[in-house]
Amino acid sequence: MPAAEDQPAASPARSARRQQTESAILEAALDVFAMHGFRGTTLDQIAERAGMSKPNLLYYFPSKEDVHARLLGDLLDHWLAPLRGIDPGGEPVEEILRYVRRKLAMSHDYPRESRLFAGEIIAGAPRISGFLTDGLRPLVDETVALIQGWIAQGRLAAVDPVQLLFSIWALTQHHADFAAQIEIVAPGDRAGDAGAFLDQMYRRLLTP
Amino acid sequence: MPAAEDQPAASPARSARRQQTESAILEAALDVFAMHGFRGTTLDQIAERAGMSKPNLLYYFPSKEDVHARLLGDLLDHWLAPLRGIDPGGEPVEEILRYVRRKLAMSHDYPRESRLFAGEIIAGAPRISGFLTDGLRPLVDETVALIQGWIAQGRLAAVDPVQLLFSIWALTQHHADFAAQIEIVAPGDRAGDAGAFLDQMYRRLLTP
DNA sequence: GTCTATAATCGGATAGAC
DNA sequence: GTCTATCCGATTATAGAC
Repeated sequence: MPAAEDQPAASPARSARRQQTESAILEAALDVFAMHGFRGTTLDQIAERAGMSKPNLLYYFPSKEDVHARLLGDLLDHWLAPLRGIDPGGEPVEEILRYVRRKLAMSHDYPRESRLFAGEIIAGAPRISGFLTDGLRPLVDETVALIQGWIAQGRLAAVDPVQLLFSIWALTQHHADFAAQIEIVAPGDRAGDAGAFLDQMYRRLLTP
Repeated sequence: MPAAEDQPAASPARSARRQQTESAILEAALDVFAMHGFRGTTLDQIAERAGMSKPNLLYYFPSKEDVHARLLGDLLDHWLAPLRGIDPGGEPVEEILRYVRRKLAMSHDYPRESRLFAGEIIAGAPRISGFLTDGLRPLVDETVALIQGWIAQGRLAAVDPVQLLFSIWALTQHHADFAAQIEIVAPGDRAGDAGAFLDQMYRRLLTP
């Protein structure tokens, strides 16, 4: 198959250039979608921020829906990693604290992705209900069972496991989703403060 | 002044009817604005949900902006009440717990208002930065000072007061803002669970 | 690959009849 | 007060030149 063999090697420059342009578009689109949601975002805004014309943007992505779907897909691929990283063989309190830290780090490093997710949920999760049902929920069920086991063994204080997970999501994502409010009420970098507070809070709550 | 005296009494039915229609519009608008934000919402959606034509809606409110401003104004009028309700003369731990309960009750009873607020913050708080700066921030400063005093007196465990307030906002509003996710991951009414969990969490954190 | 021009539709707001 | 008809700018997407 000479044709198929040539394809990747024949145009490495073009492929790299294409990927670069796509990245620029996705970067710009993430800014706007995260702020205004799918319906509140216009292709003009994305194109201007990406430094190109609207028709040119549509040369790389067939439609507005496609740009959004790509961002959401990339995001969801990484969304569950911290929860999956809880080690059933580890020390319970430390495993939960490690999860909290990883989740907080994700919110700190990818605030726009967090806001994109939040906006989808607030809008009723029309595009990610499948992910929530098939991806998140089974993993939550699994983790809840794990935590219940730890509690039964007396290695973790008796707390509602479902509410525990909700609280971790709320507390970590808040710093990304409500950044605009935080910046006004208490300006300055409070990432360290948040980490220390959550560590203190969950240690007191969970230590048997 | 017979004219001015007549005005209110002369058309009580018309005024009542007008208020009723306005309420129907605001009710419908809250549904849509809370889900899709200002830019993602159309007057057609609001009008249809309110059971009237778009021009008729615009007879009651001059513009889309006015409908939104009215909802936001009504919301912000009540937003700070729970925080203002903290009694400096009360027992510290119980006062904080009472604040948490009131805030949670507000999220439970007015979830759309919570989502409207969240959407504004995610969008960069373009329409409520004045409220955050002039209304919320001074009250936060005041409350932080109060909490620091309680801690200095040894009546409250040593925690970061700013982070404490952020955590309360995050945990209580989460149940309204992320209701769609909660409903999928753990269906059913968990209002009681949430209240018990928060009570347990903050009691352990704050008891000296 | 990138652009200008444009089609087709949507959305906020107005005019004017009833 | 409520409606139909309509204006007009905004928005998604396409056509076609370069």
